[in-house]
Parts: sequence; C-alpha cells; structure tokens
Amino acid sequence: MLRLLIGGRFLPNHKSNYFPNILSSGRFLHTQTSSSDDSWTNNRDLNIDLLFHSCTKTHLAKRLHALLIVLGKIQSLFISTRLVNLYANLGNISLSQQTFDQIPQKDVYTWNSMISAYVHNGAHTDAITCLYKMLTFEVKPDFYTFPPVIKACRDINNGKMIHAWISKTGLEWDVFVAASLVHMYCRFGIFDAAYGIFTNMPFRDMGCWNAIISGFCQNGKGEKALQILDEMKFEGIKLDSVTVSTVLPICAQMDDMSQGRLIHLYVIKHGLESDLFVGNAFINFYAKFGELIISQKFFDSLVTRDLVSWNSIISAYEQNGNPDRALWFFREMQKDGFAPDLLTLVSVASSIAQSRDTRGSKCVHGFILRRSWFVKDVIIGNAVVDMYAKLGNVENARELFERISIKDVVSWNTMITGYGQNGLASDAIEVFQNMVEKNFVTPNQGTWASIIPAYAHIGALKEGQKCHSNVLKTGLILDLYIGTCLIDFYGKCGKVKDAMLLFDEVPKTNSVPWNAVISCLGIHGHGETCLKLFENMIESGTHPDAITFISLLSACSHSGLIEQGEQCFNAMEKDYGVKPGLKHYGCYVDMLGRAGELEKAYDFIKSMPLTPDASVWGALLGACRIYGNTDLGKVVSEKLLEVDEGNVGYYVLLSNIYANAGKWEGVNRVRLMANEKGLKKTPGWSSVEIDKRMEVFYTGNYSHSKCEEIYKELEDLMMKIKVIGYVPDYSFVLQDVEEDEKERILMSHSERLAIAYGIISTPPKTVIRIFKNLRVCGDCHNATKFISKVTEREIVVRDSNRFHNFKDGVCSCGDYW
DNA sequence: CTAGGGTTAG
Repeated sequence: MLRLLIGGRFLPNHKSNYFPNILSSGRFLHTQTSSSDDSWTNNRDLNIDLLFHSCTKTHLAKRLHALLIVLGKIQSLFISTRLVNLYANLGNISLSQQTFDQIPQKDVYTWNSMISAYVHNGAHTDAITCLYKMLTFEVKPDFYTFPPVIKACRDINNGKMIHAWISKTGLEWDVFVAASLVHMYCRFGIFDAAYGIFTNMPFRDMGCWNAIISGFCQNGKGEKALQILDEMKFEGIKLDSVTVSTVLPICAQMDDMSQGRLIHLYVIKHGLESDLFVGNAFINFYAKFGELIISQKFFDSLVTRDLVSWNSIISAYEQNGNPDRALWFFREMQKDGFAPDLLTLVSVASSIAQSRDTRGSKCVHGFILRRSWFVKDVIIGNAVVDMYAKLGNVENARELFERISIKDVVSWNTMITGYGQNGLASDAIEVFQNMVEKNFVTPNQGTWASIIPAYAHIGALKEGQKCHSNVLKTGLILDLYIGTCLIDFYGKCGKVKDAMLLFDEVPKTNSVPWNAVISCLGIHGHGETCLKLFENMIESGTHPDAITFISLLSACSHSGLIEQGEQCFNAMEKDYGVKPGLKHYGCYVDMLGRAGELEKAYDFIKSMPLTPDASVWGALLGACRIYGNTDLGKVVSEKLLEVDEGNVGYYVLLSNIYANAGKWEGVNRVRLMANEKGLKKTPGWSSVEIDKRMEVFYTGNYSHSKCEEIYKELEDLMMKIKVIGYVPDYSFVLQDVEEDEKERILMSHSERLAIAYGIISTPPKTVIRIFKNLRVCGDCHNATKFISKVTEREIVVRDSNRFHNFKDGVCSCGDYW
C-alpha cells in the first residue's frame, strides 16, 4: 500500500483535489499483480526516466531504442512497454505498434499501453480490436483498461455492450471508469443515462463533475451544463482549471459575457490565471467579444505557451479585422520555435485574404501542399478556397475545390459564395445544382444564404421560390439572415408584395431586414413607402446604419424625392450619428443629377469634405447622359479618368453622350482612347427564365437554336407597335450608320431578343421576367412599353440599376430612371 | 511504464 502511494500511483500524479473520495472509492480493493517487477531491481544502472524524458523527437527515440537493444535491456517488459508509450506520445503509432508486436510475453500494462496509444492517436477501431486480442491471450482487463476503451467506442451499441461488461467486472463505479461512461453517454446524446450514472455515483471527484459538464457543453447542452455548474458551486466544490476551460467556450457561444467575467474574477482569486488551458480559453473568450486588449493580456501573462496559445492569439486578431497583427504573430511564433499546424494556417489564410495579399496566397497554398495537409482535413481546403475567392481568384478557388476529395457542406457553400461574391451568379448556380444532384451533402443555413442571392442576382424567380419552400421545410425561415436574403430576392424579382409579407414575418432584431426592405421598395420607385418604413424603423428602436441611408437616399433618388433626400442626408449625421461616406455622396449626386440639377450637383461635389471617387463622378456623368449635357460631360469624364482610368463603363457613357448629340468625332475619340488602354466594352447580356431554366442572350447573337423564330417575332412586333405609335430613337445607336441599319442594331439588343424569346416560349398572358447585366437601353425601354400593350403581357425587366415593371403600355418607373 | 474530464476551426 505504501509503495503504491509513494510510487506515484495516486498522490503525486493525481490531479484531483477531491481526495477523500478516492480513499473510499473501492480502488484499493484491487491489488495489482505485475509480472514486470524488474522495473526497480534490474534497471538501476540506467537513469531510465531521464533517458525517456529526453526523447522529444522520433529520431531520438529510435536511437534510444537501438541503444537499449545493444545493452540487452529490451527483454525487460518494463523497458519495452515504455518504448511503446514513448512512440505513441510522439505520435508515431506504427513504431509503437511494431515495438508492441515484438514483445513475446505481454502483461496487462503492455496491453493497456497499446490500447491507450491507439486511442490517443485516433485509431479507435484498432483499440477495440486490441482489447479483443488481449482477451484471447487471457489477460484480464483492469480499471486502467476501460477508460480508453470507452473513449474508443464509436457507436452506442458498442458502448452499451462495454458498459454491461464493465458492470460484471465490478469496476463500474471507479471514478475514472464512471467519468468515462458519463462522457460517453453525453457523446451519444443519451443525457438521461449520463446524468443517471452521475447522480448514482457513490463518490465523485473533480473529474466526474468535469466529465458531465464537458459532456453537456460539447453536445449542445450549454444551458444544462451551466445548471450543473451552479449545482457544483452549491455543493461547495471549487472549479478547477479543467472546469474553467470547459465552460468558457459555452459562455462565449451563448453570448454570456457577464458569466465569463465572473469566472475571470474567480480565476484571479484562485490563482488559476497562469494555467495554460485557462489562459488559452480566455484568449478565445475575450476575442469573441472583440476585447483584444484583454486577450493580449492573457497571452502576455502566460508563463509557458503552446501551439494553442499562438493559434488563439493569431485567430483573435484575424477574426477582429487586424490581419497584419495576426500575420506578425504568425512570424513571432515561428521565431519562438513553434511549428504551425493546420489550424494556424486556417487563420493565416483568412488573414492573407483580408490583407489582399495575392502573392502571400500562393505562399500559403504552397506551405500547405508541401505538408500534404489538404488530405488531412477538409477545413484547410475550405479555408484556402475561401481565401482565393475573397481575393477574386475564382479560377484557383475552383481548381482547389475540385481537388478536395471529400467535400463537406462548408466546401460547397464556400464555392457558391465565392462565385456569388465575384458576381458570377450562373457559376454559383451550377455548383449548387451539382451539389443537389450528387446528393452528397444536405444544404444548410449557409447554403441558402449563398444561393438565394445568386438567384436574386439573375432574377430566377422559380428557382428562388423552390429554395424558399425548401427553407420552409427545414424550419430555417425564422433565421434572420435567410429571411433577409429572401426579402432581397423577392424585391429583385419584382415581387414586392411577397417581400413585404416576408418582412412582416422575420424577426427584426437589427437594421439588416429593414435595410433589405427599404432597398427593395427603393428600386421599385416606392420612395414614399421607404420613408414611412424608415419612420417605423426608428419608432421600433432599431438604430439605422450606413447601409440604411444608402438605401434611403437611392430610394429618394429613384422616386425624385429631392427635398426628402436632402433632409435625410442632413439628418444622418446630426440625428443618427452616421457619418456620410463616399457612397452617400454618390447617391446624393445621383439624386440631384436625375432631377436635372446638374450645376447644383457639380457644386456639391466641389464642396465635399472627402475626395470624390469614381462612383461620385460617375453619378454626375450618368446625369449628363440623361440630359445630353456634353460640355459638363467632358469636364466630368476628365475628372473621372483621373481617379479611375481603367473602368470601361465611363468611356461607354461618354461616347453615349457624344453619340446622343450626334458628335461622332467625339464618339470615335473616346473609343480610340479606350482601345489604346486595351479596354474592351463589357458585353451586354440579358436572360429570361423559361421552364426554370435561364436562357442567356448576347447583343447581336445569331447562334441561338430558335434564332429565326426570334427575329421573325421581333419583326412582327415592330410592325404592330409602330402602328400604335412607336418611333425608334436612333440616338441610342452608337454607330454612325444608315437608318435601317440603326433599326436592325436596336432590334438585336440583348434585352429585346430575350423578350421575343419569352413571348414565343411561354403561354399567352404569362409574366415575362428579364434580367439585364447593364442598364436597359432607352429605346428598348420605350419599345417594351408598346410590346407590353400589344401582347397584353406584363414584362418585368431588372437592369443593373433598378427595376421596370411594364404593363399595358406604361412602366412602373414612370420613365424616370 | 498504463487510465477519465480541458483550450484553437472554414
């Protein structure tokens, strides 16, 4: 008995501070008989502990192994078992297993060591197999055997079987065994069984309390875990470092800052501050609330740091928008001799994306490739796909995405979002359809949040509605994020009523759904309703943000509500503390410009406190186009090309202005300038949804399978609408050609091809929905009004600027756009 | 020489 205690079996090694229970826990009923009694007698000539502890790398362990063979010590069961453990601790399970296999006569220590070696290295099946093998050698498992075995159980049947077996051996209430069982039942979600064992335990040590708390925490029962924590406090048991590091992530997850702060005070009082796990947990806890100074304090006060400490501080800065500092810590950790792991690189990849470092992205990719980490875990592949997509490099993102052999739902979501955020909605849809067809993974909240905006972008109403019904089925409809996506979607597809209905349903806990609905009504020209909603928003106590005012100002602009727009602009900083940014100035200029107040807009720009950027000058140039002001247009375009000479859109706009005024030499000059810079006009395209499929038309495209029918229909339509008063407006033709050629050019505009195709492909009187990637041409706008009248159809056209609803010869925009 | 409960994630 004395030797057991002095030998370190219970006293020095034991981490528990609940000692009295152990003495009475029944543990001493089991006497250990060891066949390897050679440990003290035969190996005194070597300082075994020192030798083993000095092996911190596999190659050192191998040298020690060789030395022990030479010295003839390998026959000692004690020595060879230690080698099994040593290799396992170094993470080299195959060497551990080899050493184990070469031992002829194994005792219970040896078997236990091998089983726990497997478990520690994640080889759960091997651990169970090893247990059965142990039985065939007629070695009886003891209470060292079971905890790792329980940990290795991957399914509930296996677990229950092992549990029954343990009951028969009478080891069920050993604190280690029982704690393992409690944790296992939690893992399988059988919380009643776990709690049952816990309450029936005759003796509990800290480990048991921690087992049930962590069991609840890790399996989505945070609230219940905190209840047990209270129970524990009530019984006067002190939290230890394990409890603290278990509970903190739950506090963060439940957004319970005050609970965490209380624990912080407790930790200071009980001197747990410098504990590695506790410190790491606090770094993460405070980082989640953006309290980086406190996170940094914890990091600084750590006496020893491990990989998790470094990863945590790097992720803290990365998650809070300070990628440079995150990358600085990444270099520091390496200087400090720590080799980055997979999780380090996840944060680093995101930091690189945030700091827009294209060269760095290649380094990160190479770094991971060299270590073959992509096969180790999807998470790192997903992180790098995300990094490339955020840097706008969708090709590399897609290539890597295809190389991920086992994709999870996040992989798909990342790729869909990546395409969507780079404006490639049709590619996003292709990936989504692939995901659904292959049926590999079930879409989740993130999937809907990435695909619905893509459908909104191209105006695919039917497909989006299908998503909506799927969202209803999965019960995610009350999710604020998805709700907002759907509001935006219906708005962009022209379904204002549906958008409003949804808006009534979603929880309005922050400004986001308000912004969505205001912007939706704005592009439909319901400026007055927007202002009303803004009032409601303020009344409901929701604080408006920068986006709110962008939506509001652009709504005023689209509806010609100059006075109200001015009021908004003046009130935003004064009354709501939102400082106007360049986008707000852009909206304001746009508003004045559309109303024809070109000089006022120009003066306004000159008086701006910020340096106007391309979007501000671009708004004014657009107004010059509407009002045919070539003189101001020339001045503005010069300013514009100073700030952004690479954007082809402005050249097009300027050449439009010249063409409109019939100044063809100006048109040619601008065209030449653009050509010299190597700029190509963005090809215009329009799409129409037929039978849930999107058909895309490019301007002057003659390769469509129904091409002849489309042009025939267009010619018929032209005749019909001319009869009721349509006159082609050739000012929208940018080429200096003959009149009938001009008519042909207008007729082959992509939006008109899409409309004609819609008419011949759908039953009479059904609504036709068109999406155009650029602004709709003025002549097409006029023609569409007449077409809606002669065909008795509602035609919905969304362009890059706003929304047009043509019905019975008029457009919802009132020709003001 | 062997055992339970702990911190980092796209």
